[in-house]
Amino acid sequence: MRKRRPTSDATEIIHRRFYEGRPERLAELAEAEANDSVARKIHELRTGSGLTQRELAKLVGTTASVISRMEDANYEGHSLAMLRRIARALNRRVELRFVRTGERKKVA
Amino acid sequence: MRKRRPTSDATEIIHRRFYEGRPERLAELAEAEANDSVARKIHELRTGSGLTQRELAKLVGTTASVISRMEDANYEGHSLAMLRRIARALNRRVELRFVRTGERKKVA
DNA sequence: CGCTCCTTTCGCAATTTTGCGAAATCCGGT
DNA sequence: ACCGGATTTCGCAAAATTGCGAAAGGAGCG
Repeated sequence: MRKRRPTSDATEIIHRRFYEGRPERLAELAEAEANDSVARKIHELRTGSGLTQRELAKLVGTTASVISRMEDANYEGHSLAMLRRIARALNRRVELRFVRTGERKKVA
Repeated sequence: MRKRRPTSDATEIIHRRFYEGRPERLAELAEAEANDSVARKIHELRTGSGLTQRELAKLVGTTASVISRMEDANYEGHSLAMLRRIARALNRRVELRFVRTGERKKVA
């Protein structure tokens, strides 16, 4: 792969400009994406169950501001304990996996 | 499934005696198993990579006693941040999933 | 036994996360 | 524009996790 295909995807352009070939930044990016992913999962889990933050908070045994904080993509302080509390309140369990990086891109 | 098959599996017997039909205890059990699972995964990941606790600790940027603590099945204080540090040191990434409980048993 | 390396346990300080209420912001619906 | 309800942000105290060295426990080996 020598030459790049043109793209109009902003995310892609930004990626090329700031991260490509910069290991340190790539690590930060991975971190950021991971947090974003957790935040989003919690958000989806909650809204998918038709609950407001306050309602979920009550089920979990905390307050709405705490839930809001966990749904914030920039929050990095997730603990397994808290994630499990949320999971349990929604009849889920937390499953954890260590997957090899540099894996071939999945088909889907 | 009306009647039980006899068993000689100690774990199974203990399970029947202390947990079966006791929701509260079952919650504790789930918790304990989850922690055990995380501890074991870390242990397997490390030994699978042929590393001692001290070596992994160095890669992660901490000390052996910390690694030992994380591989202790009774330890409950895992944070996503620490799990990610370990994952990264071993070229993995942490994947998190909230799976419905009471799910049909998987074939494999 | 003595030696070495690995792992576990202990204590405490340092850092980080959680708890939580108040106030600000956002967002429809009327 | 006004009114709730929902979400976000702010600030601290309380609680929990991490950092880390020292000491104790094992296991293997000559």
